[in-house]
Amino acid sequence: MPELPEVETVARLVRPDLEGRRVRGAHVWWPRTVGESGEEAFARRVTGARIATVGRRAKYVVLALERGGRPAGELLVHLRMTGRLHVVPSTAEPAPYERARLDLEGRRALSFVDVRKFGRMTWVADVREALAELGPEPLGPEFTVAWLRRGLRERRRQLKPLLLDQTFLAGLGNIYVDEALHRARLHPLQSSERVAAPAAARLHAEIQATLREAIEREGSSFDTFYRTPEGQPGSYQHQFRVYGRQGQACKACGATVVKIVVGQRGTHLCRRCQRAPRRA
DNA sequence: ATCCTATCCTGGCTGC
DNA sequence: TGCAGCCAGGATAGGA
Repeated sequence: MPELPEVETVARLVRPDLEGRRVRGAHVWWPRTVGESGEEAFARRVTGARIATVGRRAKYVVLALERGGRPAGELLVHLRMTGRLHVVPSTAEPAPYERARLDLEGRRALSFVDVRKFGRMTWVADVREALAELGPEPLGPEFTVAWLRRGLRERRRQLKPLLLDQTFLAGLGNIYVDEALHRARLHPLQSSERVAAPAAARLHAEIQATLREAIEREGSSFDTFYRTPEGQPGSYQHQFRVYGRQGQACKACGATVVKIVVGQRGTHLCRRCQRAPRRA
């Protein structure tokens, strides 16, 4: 499932092919992909604009548009579970499950493929306003030990749902939350306000280390899902300590990794490394 | 404030 | 082998 490291990988890979290129037009095969205002409005917003920069915020790929050198809104791409972005030759036939495409100058096109149709590629006038509700970037300057300790104490939520909440901290998903909690030796059901200062510091360090290592390995790939735009799978899935490893030995202590459900999400943990809270 | 459930979707897996 | 039914899962809305 594309989370921060996968989205960062996608942004880095498509950036060289997109920055500076003008959008010549748009094709939409699944209208909901481009949002509420509809396919024609979407095409009007992007056609003729130049892609100035390609960035990432949380799990969004952000394409900043310009017209005549002046800002002209942004394209926000959210891959959700199965979305993929590829730069393809403009002559390429529509791929299976291709939901939208931007034709670019230079005989290229940006193709958005999404089996489950949950992903979105929408135009917004102001990215800061559109994403104002998001919490800080886990690898950004706002995310400090002090900020995390305070944030945990101010809320009274189970750690896992809290870390998945994009308005609290933006970019983590099911995989990296499980990995970071295991590395920090914290139980996903632990109540946030009861996390002691040393544990909060551990959690901060392990969130950052997990994400940095995953970006280094170009994210995680499995099944027929996420691939880098070049078709290469990332390799971080081989580093998983608990995610998807139920029934196997914990890499830290040898106990058996178990899978439970927390907040409707499959959750992987080692009961020996991650001690259960007293009140669960 | 927090939690719970349903919704969006489809391919792949399970079990009969 | 065939097929119905369930599951995964990010984000969000609405109800408890």
